[in-house]
Amino acid sequence: MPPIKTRFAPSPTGLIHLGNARTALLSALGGDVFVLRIEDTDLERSRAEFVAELIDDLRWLGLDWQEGPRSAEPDPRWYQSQRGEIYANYYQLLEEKNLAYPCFCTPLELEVSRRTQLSSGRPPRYSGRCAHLSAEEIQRKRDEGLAATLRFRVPKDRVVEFEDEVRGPQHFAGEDIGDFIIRRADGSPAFFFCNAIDDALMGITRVLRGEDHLANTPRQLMILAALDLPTPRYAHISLIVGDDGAPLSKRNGSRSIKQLREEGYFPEAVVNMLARLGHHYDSEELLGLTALRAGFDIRRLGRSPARFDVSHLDHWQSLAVRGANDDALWHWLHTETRAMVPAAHRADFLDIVRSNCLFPKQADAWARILFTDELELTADIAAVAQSAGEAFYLAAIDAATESPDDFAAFLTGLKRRSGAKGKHLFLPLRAALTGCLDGPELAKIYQILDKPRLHRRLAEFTYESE
RNA sequence: UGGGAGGUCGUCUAACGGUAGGACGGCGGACUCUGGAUCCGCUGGUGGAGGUUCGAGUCCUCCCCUCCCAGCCA
Repeated sequence: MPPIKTRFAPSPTGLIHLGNARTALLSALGGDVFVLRIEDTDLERSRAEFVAELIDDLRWLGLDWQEGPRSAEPDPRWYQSQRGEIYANYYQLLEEKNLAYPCFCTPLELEVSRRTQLSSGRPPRYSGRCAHLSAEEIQRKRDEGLAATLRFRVPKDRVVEFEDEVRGPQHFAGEDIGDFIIRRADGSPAFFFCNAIDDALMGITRVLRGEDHLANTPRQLMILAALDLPTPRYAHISLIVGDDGAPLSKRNGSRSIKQLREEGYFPEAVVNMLARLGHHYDSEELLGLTALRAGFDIRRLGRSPARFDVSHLDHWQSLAVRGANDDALWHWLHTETRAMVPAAHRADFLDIVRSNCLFPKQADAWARILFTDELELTADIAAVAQSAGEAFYLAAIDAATESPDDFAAFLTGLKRRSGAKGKHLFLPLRAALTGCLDGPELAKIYQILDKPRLHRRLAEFTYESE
């Protein structure tokens, strides 16, 4: 079997979000050769900085491409904005075959037409007003200085059929499709056109993309057929949706990869979550890219949309944090956090992080509690601490003095002196020492906490104030 | 409105036409001492109505709901 060539073809008009990232990931997993192409045809919205961000994001996720740009430096091999000459040839071919025609309708006219059709219960389609202008009319409009778009003349009598690798056999009737724009009035190529052309020219054999493109596919197949170019197999994957059931977007909770990275998510967590949305893996472990690739099977891709659920992401994050080695975890922490942790307690602290933290921010909070005097108790927490009474803390101080290095002995001493046990023993202690009602094992905290600091915190409750 | 795709526990995901299972969450228990640790358990679902069948999540019909395309966005 020849190698499968897939691609990811983002438009650099914003940051990569979860939905995009999943398309990129599945494309990378689903191809033997993976290509990155930059579709920067929208001159208004495309920005070089987004190309740089996107490359960073993909790299961070661990994706690699065998063909494609390594930098935001425009390159005619992969930047559509640099491929005008290539497209020009194909426009000319289409015009020569009378399969495309100039359209002088203005955006306003088109908008009005669309609304009129829609409000009268008809599907909005291009009217075909410019479909049959004579050469003279076209020339006259050009002489008047009118700018024209180029429209593809859809063969109305044709039925386009193809086999979608995810959704099975498809067929669309040409009569349901209006003539569409393949070149904007400013000369820039439109998506339907250059996207399909480049897939053909770059030898892409499998186009894996969101199902929002499914109904666009017949248009692209028509273009390719008209130009006698090879067609890829298409695989339209279901979209990730938000809580409202609508495709993920900024407004229903989608976050950019950059944002997730900044929050401290591990790429493994993001990748596992994304790969498992709409795809079943036998293993429930955190898998590396190699294992994800080995287990990937396009036939196992689900056809229904999957909802993004943060609790799933956080589950994978939890596994990633637990699985991280000391070095990786240490550098995952904020610089300020690292500065607080004494070298002697580094390993213990990292263990605490593994079982108690999902994000560096939380680790930072624990570092402050354990290694600084910034402890602040809320009224609720202070009340829990105070509920044990002054005698409890006097007993605790004695017990701690007696067994400074042995938590079990300290506990025994404290129980004997105060008579407290279970919740009534641990909760006040935890509250007084950490300012929290939950967290790492008290044994570890007792071990790590500087003795003078420990005594100070216990002493806080030896004078019950008014 | 036309065309297209989809609908299994709250969420993700399994089930040659043959016991609807797993994971996450939630809840509960255990850990002769805390819990956000750990271990264990429980909860809960085939959108609806018919039909075919010994047997239907799966096949057929009708209905309902959701999403996508119908952009000089991609």
